[in-house]
Amino acid sequence: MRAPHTLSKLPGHLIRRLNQHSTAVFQSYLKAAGHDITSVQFSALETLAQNPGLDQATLAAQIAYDRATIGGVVKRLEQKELIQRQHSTTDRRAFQLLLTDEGRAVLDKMRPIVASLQSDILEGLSAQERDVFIKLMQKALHLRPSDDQPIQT
Amino acid sequence: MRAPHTLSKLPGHLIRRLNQHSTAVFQSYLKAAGHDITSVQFSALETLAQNPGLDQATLAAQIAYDRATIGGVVKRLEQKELIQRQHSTTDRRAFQLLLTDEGRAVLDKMRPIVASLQSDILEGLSAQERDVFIKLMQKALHLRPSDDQPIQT
DNA sequence: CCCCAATAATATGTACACTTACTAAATAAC
DNA sequence: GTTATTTAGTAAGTGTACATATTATTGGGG
Repeated sequence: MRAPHTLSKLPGHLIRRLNQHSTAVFQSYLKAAGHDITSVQFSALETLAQNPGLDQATLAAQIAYDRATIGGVVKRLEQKELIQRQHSTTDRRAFQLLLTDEGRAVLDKMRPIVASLQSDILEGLSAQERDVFIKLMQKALHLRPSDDQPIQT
Repeated sequence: MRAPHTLSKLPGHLIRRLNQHSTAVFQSYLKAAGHDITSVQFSALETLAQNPGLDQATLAAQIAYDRATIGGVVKRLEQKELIQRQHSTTDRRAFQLLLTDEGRAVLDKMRPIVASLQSDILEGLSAQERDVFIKLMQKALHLRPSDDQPIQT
């Protein structure tokens, strides 16, 4: 007889484990290629490449990070000299975030790696299943594919 | 024209956001019902209810937690007096983990809440889509529904 | 023009998550 | 049966993630 209460049917539990797997795959690929960067840091970097000069709050909103969390992410990217912060000329509370030349170079090297590891995150699924899965995730999050287009500030 | 590199198509990014959403839903339901417990703590508690006397390492393996992380989770559950630790009689390195009466009572109250919030995590999907989604997650994780059955120690 | 609510960033505190390193104990190897 | 390897748990360090509070600044309303 099965136990009546089991975790492996619960979306919450499965999502957590999937996230765990996903970040592990990301780390192993990037580390193998000699990069010391997290998936969180990559997303921030990519978003800044597409939207140069964003401030931290807008960056956080773009990729659905917590406003308090983004501070640490930005600090680490700045310490690695992949981005630079400069005081906004129009709002003295805000910083403008820009990629450094190094940041652009590193990002160019990482992009194909990140693209290639995505299929490995879902290696248990066929190509068709992956498509369905991605569409279901987007729908569950109420996202349209256009939701992370560049924005104006 | 679309930006060539976008995040909302990447499984890794979508999974992270889904996990974020999932834990937020969990927290809000449990907090609203007056419980101060995380989804991680709930999973540990539920697993211990089904497998009384587990040691920390086996518990961690059961729910795919890190061995170093489980220590803190167990400590917090013990501080809340929901579980108790006692030295194993057969292995002096290990602790046996058991629910307290309070732990069982709290778990009984939380179960229906946790069951009800699962559909809210995927409220953007229809019932059929949820089924498909859950099956795809299980497949991606190489899980069978039987994978978290009670085990012997 | 001044007050005041909203906002950008930081600080603090709690809770994962995982790595590496360590101690102690169990077990396998010889 | 002593040694070598594994294993259980902890500790320290880094990196998210989020709630709450604080500071500086902005922009709107009277």
